[in-house]
Amino acid sequence: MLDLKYVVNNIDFVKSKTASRNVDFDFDRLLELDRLRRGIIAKVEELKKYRNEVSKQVGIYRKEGKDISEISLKMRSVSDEIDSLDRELSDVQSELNSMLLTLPNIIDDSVPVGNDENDNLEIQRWGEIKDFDFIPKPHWEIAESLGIIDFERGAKLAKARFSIYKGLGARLERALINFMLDTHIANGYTEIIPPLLVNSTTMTGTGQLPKFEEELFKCERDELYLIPTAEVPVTNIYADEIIDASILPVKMVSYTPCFRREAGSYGRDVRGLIRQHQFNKVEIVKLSHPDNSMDELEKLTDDASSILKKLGLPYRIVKLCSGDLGFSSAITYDIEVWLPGQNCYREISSCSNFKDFQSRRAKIRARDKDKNIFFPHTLNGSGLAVGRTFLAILENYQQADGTVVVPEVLRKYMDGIEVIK
RNA sequence: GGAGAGAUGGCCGAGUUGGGUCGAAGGCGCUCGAUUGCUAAUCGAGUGUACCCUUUAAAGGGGUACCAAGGGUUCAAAUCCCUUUCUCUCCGCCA
Repeated sequence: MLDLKYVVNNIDFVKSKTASRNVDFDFDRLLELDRLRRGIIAKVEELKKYRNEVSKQVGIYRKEGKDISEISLKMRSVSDEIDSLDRELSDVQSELNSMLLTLPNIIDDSVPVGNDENDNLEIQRWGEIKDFDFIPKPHWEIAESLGIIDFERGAKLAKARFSIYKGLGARLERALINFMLDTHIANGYTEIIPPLLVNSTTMTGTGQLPKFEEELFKCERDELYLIPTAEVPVTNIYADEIIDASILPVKMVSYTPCFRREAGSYGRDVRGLIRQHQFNKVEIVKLSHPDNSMDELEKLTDDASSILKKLGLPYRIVKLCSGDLGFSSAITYDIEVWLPGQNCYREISSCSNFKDFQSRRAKIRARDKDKNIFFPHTLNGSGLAVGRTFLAILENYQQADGTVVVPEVLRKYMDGIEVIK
């Protein structure tokens, strides 16, 4: 959420930034509501001041035994007026608020302007793309023939886009999770195991609600949502609090399953593990002082990509353009891993700086030595999407006979197994 | 799931019987100052958040709201009534 005062005072700037996302927004209505709001507040607060003064006086009169029926009658109408103004105010405020909640973050100046993913800017490539002396298969073929993933029975148990990891498949997935967690913990991140179901306030804090409700699995009976990423519970840990600025930067890492409805992507990535309703992810989250959040983003992106380096998986980093940027993000680097089976790069991590957009929504504040209160910047990135890392290993480490070599760093997590066969 | 108790400022804890001068006693903590070889102790002052108005570089000043959340009664609610949430105790069930 943007600061209303900031929007009002910098309306042209905010308008142009919002336009570069290709987002329509009724700024005139917003300004009108703000004018209304201030007008009502001025009126109603003056009346309340008057009422408070009189009520105080009434207390004294009553002790003195004076008749207060006339004052009571008069003040009743004042209170009625206050009531109706309060109602008006809350209407205006709730409309204003719901508008603000659907206004996307201001994109950072360094973000290239563009319409869609084709305008994203590649800024780095790492690793050598292997030259196979056979035609590399897509991971779903490898996985099925090795018997380590069962897509059909997964769909039987739940529905399409759910699958079963089996035997060394499950083992490899678990090895990846532990390898990633251990690596990040060694880099100073604190491990978190959060709730996997959260309430709507928490979902609103990070920006999933109100705009993207159709993307979430919801437990109606209990008014709880399954998390689409650990970002949601972990970022909100300090929601509605004022933390001591000396603990910044807060660095957290969390492995969780993630749940996404994937509404609107029915035809896409129907095969394989790329787009599942349930998948595992290790997420890294930071709360940073605003002054160095951009440096923290660079470090966070390094921390995420270091996993791919250690696994020996080729990747590139792209900077998302304005039109491709997520709703809450000010700047995002996508890390894309090379998939020889599909002959393309696919997103495996998304590292973003949300600046004060989420902290303002979630009311995460910090207080420095001089007692100044400010909104810390929030950042996060996948470190990494485990399912996609799994399939990247299958495709990059496949051999002509259909077996898959286990990357060196994972072997100690797999009882020394060198090849999945 | 059944029965009962509770929720007050960073923390502890009064106030709720009998509504009024209560942003809220007292203590602890913290900050600043004094004293002091250092530390400790002692003494003094200060110490919530959000928003509105004013002034504005900032500070300052004036005001409104907030005693779990929402609603109601009343001239007036921390205090009375209703609903919800959460916590604790006992019973039942359970990984």
